[in-house]
Amino acid sequence: MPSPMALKKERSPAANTSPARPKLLLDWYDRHRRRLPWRAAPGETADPYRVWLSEIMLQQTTVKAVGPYFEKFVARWPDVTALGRASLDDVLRMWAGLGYYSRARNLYACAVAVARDHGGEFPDTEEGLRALPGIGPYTAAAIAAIAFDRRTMPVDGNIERVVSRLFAVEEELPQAKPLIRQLAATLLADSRAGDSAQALMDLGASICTPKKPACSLCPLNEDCAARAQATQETFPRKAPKKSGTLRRGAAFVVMRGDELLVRTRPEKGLLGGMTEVPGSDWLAGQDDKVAKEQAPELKGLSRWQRRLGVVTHVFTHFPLELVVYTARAEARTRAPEGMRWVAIATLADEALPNVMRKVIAHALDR
DNA sequence: GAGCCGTGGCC
DNA sequence: TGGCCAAGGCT
Repeated sequence: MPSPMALKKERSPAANTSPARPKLLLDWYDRHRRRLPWRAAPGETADPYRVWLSEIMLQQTTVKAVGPYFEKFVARWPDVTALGRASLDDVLRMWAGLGYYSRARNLYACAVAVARDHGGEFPDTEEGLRALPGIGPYTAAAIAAIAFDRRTMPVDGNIERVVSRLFAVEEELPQAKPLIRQLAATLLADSRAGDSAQALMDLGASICTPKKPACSLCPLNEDCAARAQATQETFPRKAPKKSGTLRRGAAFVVMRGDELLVRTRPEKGLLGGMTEVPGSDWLAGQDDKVAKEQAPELKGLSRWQRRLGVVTHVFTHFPLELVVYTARAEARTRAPEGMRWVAIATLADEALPNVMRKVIAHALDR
């Protein structure tokens, strides 16, 4: 008796790999491609540096959010060698607000490696790219296809959705990844691999959307297995994910005239290397009293005042609730070991993650 | 392999 | 409003 898994696989019409699809896709792309700052004009060669930079920024991040950051980066660092000569701190400051800060560290490490080990030229193979920091299987394939015309199909969340619908893949993610990768490769045209990939991404972004896909406008709607069953929105199949447990903590905002007391977080882990105001640990089930006890000790400090309300923030794997305390320090008060004073006016130049912007805004509010 | 790692926008 | 989602990688 066959296992349930085998039954599911048999039911996926993987054999339906119409050879007409790659051309349908490219024809659609030629008519409807999005114009994006990092994209080469039709027929022009893509700049590997811009492709790489955009791919790193676009990891788990929307096109809209990336736009201004991409422009800032290329204006300041026009090529990978220039970026490699920058300082990590400058890169983190420019990245502040985009999230997933280990990407910024790997971006910088990658630029240094390309400048030092590859003469300022990106490797032109998936394998070579894959060896660089911050470049995983998806990004390596994307750069290889888009910048170097290698015949490979990168598979991101967008393409997973399109493909799982097109073939009505019943297997759940992430187990279905190998099957989806295999099916996605059948959509590759004989040439213009990069355009095949970007066509699928554009299709996923504008037509084959997570909610209410516009199937009537889709160039592949004729033989989409999910549409034939009217089950488009149920793909891709995936197990529901559990939300994290609420953590609580306290943040301490100390003013010395027009200056604010800050410190730098440890290199690794959550918000690694970013700037923060001093605070307690962030723990599940911690009460305000315990958190308050972790306030920094300074001489000449006025009484702590608790701000009304809390600052809430939701990270990928847990929600956070911070109570905010404020105090004033006398002029010339020394910053404790590992901390420093920064002028409020120059706060915008700090590598401040958004949760800290919220805390400071809450503390300074009126 | 599964958990960790930000943020903003959407309905 | 809260859960989901976005051109994933690292450990």
